Amino acid sequence: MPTSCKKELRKFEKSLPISLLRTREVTMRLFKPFIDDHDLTMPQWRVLRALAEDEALDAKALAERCVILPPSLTRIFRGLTQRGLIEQVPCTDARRHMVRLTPEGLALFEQVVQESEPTYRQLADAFGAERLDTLLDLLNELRDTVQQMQEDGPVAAPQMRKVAGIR
Amino acid sequence: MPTSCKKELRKFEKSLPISLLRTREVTMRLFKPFIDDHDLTMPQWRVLRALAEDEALDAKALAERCVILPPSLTRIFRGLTQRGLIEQVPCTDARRHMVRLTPEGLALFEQVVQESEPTYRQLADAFGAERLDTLLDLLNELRDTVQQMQEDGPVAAPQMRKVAGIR
DNA sequence: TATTGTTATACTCTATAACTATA
DNA sequence: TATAGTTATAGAGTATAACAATA
Repeated sequence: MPTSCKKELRKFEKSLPISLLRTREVTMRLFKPFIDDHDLTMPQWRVLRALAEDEALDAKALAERCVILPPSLTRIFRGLTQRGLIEQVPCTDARRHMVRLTPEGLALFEQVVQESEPTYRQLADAFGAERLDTLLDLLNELRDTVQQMQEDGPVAAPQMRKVAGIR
Repeated sequence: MPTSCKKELRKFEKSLPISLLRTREVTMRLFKPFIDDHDLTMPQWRVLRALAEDEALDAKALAERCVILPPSLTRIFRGLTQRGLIEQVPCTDARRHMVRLTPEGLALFEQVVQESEPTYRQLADAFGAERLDTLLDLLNELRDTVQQMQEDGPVAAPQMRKVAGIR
């Protein structure tokens, strides 16, 4: 490698969005085969996982938790429903599209969890369970911090511009 | 919210790929306006950023660092070249597509960095510069750990299946 | 009138495979 | 023969806007 400089390289590693992306990429690659084996996409898996923990959720909650935009979620609902993995739940508010796992969906979820557990344990051993925990806490706390910043209103310029609708 | 359980919710927060995704999502949303304002996509920005630090890189190195697949990179090269932000560099190995920033590309990079700096400082203040540093270190170390695991060869089943070409 | 979700649309990225050119 | 990159192609996600139904 010709023109690389240690100090400069460090800057790239110090970019938060890029570090998050790259770490997610390798981590995902580690677990993706388990998802692939059951012909699920990652967003589909996130939906199953969220539903496995909360029984029933509406589109809005799922969109936020799984980081999926409403139009994508509509398609994902269709796919998972056709495969009999989720089903709609009647809701007092008829606007809401509430769904839950079917028994088949729950079984599939549990199978994937079981199959991937050895790999997760292997990762925890290699990295250190305690450090992994610290990392997860920091990630979730950073998320809260940034969300707060965004709620508190834009102090810097570009957010304002975005709100103003320029672009 | 009806059927949520604190203990179960925690499990969702303890999923590494999902925490990485959600944290990246809010973080990216914080900085994306600065990129949007210059009509850049996030992958394009990552390429500019990598080149700003290494002068000249080939497609392979950029693909790995920026987490972009070769076909996407080909298109990104086209776009950035047309806009005069990067240019090809002659290389002894004629197979390699080596590129570097043009003066215009460097100027754009520096402008974006300057514009987004206040927001980054705001984030560092709110979260704590030291904790941010710890988080970045943990992220990069986890990436190394996982990469090592993948190089050391698949101990668990699904990677083997993938290597075997089933699916 | 505000909210929830779907539809429509365009663009980009993801992912493979097949191909070309060079080493 | 192996490697680097491009092309081709299919599919999925990203992002907005417009719309329908309900509150």
